[in-house]
Amino acid sequence: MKKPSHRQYWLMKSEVDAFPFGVLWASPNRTSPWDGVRNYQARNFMRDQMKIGDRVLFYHSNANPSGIAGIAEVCSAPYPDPTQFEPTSKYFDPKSTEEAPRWWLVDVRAVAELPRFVPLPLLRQEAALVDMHVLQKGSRLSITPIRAEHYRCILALGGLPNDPT
DNA sequence: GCCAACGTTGGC
DNA sequence: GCCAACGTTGGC
Repeated sequence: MKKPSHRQYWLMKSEVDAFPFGVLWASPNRTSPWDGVRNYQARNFMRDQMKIGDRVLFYHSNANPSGIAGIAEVCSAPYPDPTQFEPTSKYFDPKSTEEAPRWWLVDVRAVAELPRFVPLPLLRQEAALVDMHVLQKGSRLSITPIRAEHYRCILALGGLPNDPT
């Protein structure tokens, strides 16, 4: 019987001016809650599919250029995003309740910075990556699953041909 | 800063 | 359930 592969791969977007990879790296335990996600599809990935140990490509959006800056990992079970309950937070959601939270998140830990930042134009150049969600026109989803072969390809582009993580 | 593409809201 | 209006995302 084939052994099930346990580790999944994800791409998670972060606006470079708000939360770049370096800020995650400098956080206590290199860990931060991935708060503020207010899209149901992205929430469902975190709440229903992510597992501790899953690998994450950390993507800088709204950057010059945008692209993949580092590797992170899922390091908690899903739990309700606390910012939805904080009236002063820009992520406050008055329709959410503690009994039935609407928004869920996981904690993410930085694993390694890529030796070479992988800019979006380089991703677009790679024939093997053409069907990646983030390369599709009009793509806005901030969390997307990544195929293992795409993950390895991107690590190689970033200077980690043998995935030491 | 522009604006195309997208997701959500709410009137009907 | 439809769909117009609106707000947001994110590349450029």
